[in-house]
Amino acid sequence: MIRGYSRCPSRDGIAVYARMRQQLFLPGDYDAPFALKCCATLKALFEGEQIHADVLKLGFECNVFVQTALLDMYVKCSRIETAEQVFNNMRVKSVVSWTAMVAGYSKYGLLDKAKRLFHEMPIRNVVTWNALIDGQTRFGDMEAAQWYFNHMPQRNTVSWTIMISGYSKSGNVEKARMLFDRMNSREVVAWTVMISCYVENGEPGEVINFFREMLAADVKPDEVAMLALLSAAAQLRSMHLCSWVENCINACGFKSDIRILNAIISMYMECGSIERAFDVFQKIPNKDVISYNSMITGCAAHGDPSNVFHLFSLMTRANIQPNSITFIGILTACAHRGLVAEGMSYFKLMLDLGYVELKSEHYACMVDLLGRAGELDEAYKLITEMPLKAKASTWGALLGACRIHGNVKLAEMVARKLFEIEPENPGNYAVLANMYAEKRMWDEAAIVRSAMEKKKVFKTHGSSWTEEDYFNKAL
DNA sequence: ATCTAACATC
Repeated sequence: MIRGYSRCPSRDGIAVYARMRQQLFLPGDYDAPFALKCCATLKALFEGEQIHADVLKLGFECNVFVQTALLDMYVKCSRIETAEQVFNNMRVKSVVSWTAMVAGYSKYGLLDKAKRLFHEMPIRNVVTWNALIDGQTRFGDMEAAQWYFNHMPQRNTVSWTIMISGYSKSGNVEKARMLFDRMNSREVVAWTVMISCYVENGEPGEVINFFREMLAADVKPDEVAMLALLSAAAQLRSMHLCSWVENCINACGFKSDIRILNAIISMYMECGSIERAFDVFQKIPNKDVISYNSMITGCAAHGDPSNVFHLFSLMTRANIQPNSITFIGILTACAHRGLVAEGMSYFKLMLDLGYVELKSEHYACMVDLLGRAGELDEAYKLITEMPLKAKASTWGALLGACRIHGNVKLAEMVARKLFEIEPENPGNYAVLANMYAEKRMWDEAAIVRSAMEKKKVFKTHGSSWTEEDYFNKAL
């Protein structure tokens, strides 16, 4: 029973173990590992710790399978140090134990430790290599990843997929596609990675034909592949394509997956159809925080604060806890329309709730809101007193506000900060130079312009894409 | 039996 539950994540697996123990049945060697796997996939640290205690009481502490499952449970629950302790206390270790530890270090970017263990361990299998390479692609560099990939004794589809995903994340679409074409057995995961590669690197137009190729190759899309396709349709902003994707999803029977429905909301919002997004939203029986966030973010982007506030109150009534993204949406809506009082009160509410993770975006919205309203000193105070390091975009919002209100003195201070953080951004130099010019301070304007030339930063031209551009490229 | 790859709200 427990093993069955461990195959598809569910709290019931843990419950079966607990019931067995309540009735004082003695577990065999196989029970704890599967129950711990349930805890690992669910990130149920509390339950995992209880099973850990039970395991010690029952005297399983020397069982390699039990210990390895414990170590993996701690890794999955983000307790890398506890996992390390379990690992160090193991008298007998299997290749799986070593691999789980390498995977844990890789997952948290502890590449030196991962590498040390990798070289120290007596036997390595393909999973070990993959775990190490995955860490390299995420936290190291692609050269290192490629080196290990080239040197591993055998590769499986996971190895190839990790590499494709790595090149995608580093923006190398050509290299990713090259590896994809060289793979011999392409499963749906590899296709999905390629779809997201195009989406994340701003080439959603490539996805249409690519997806057709995938269907032609007789590879059936799953929910995750559809999610990737949905973001491509969202980027393309084509209602025609959105409808087509939605029909595909209906045909596959994925309409009960909340993640899919949430992505459909965002897709229609991106395409400018609040009505269709709202329609999908209303039909979701078990709306979660992401459903509300997608609606709030979408309405905020369309400059519709009254619906944003309405959705927030609906959300509160439905007992769904707002998170940091909810507030980014609300504050964006306020900033967009210059609703200072509302913005301040939601910002205060967020601080009062206490559990919301504060992000620089929250402060950027507030600085923008206060700055545009002419409260430059308030905005400056907020930025200097914020508990996080202000990002360039936050200072940028303040610089923009200085320009609107013609405050050269503050602008100089802010611009100096920006030149430090992002010396390569031509926009900051341009704003300051234009401000001097507006005030007829020609000498100062010239100094900024020459500083710009000296640092070899030039203003780049803006460009935009239309739906036709993408289709022409696809054809 | 226990370890490795993809996705949605910013």
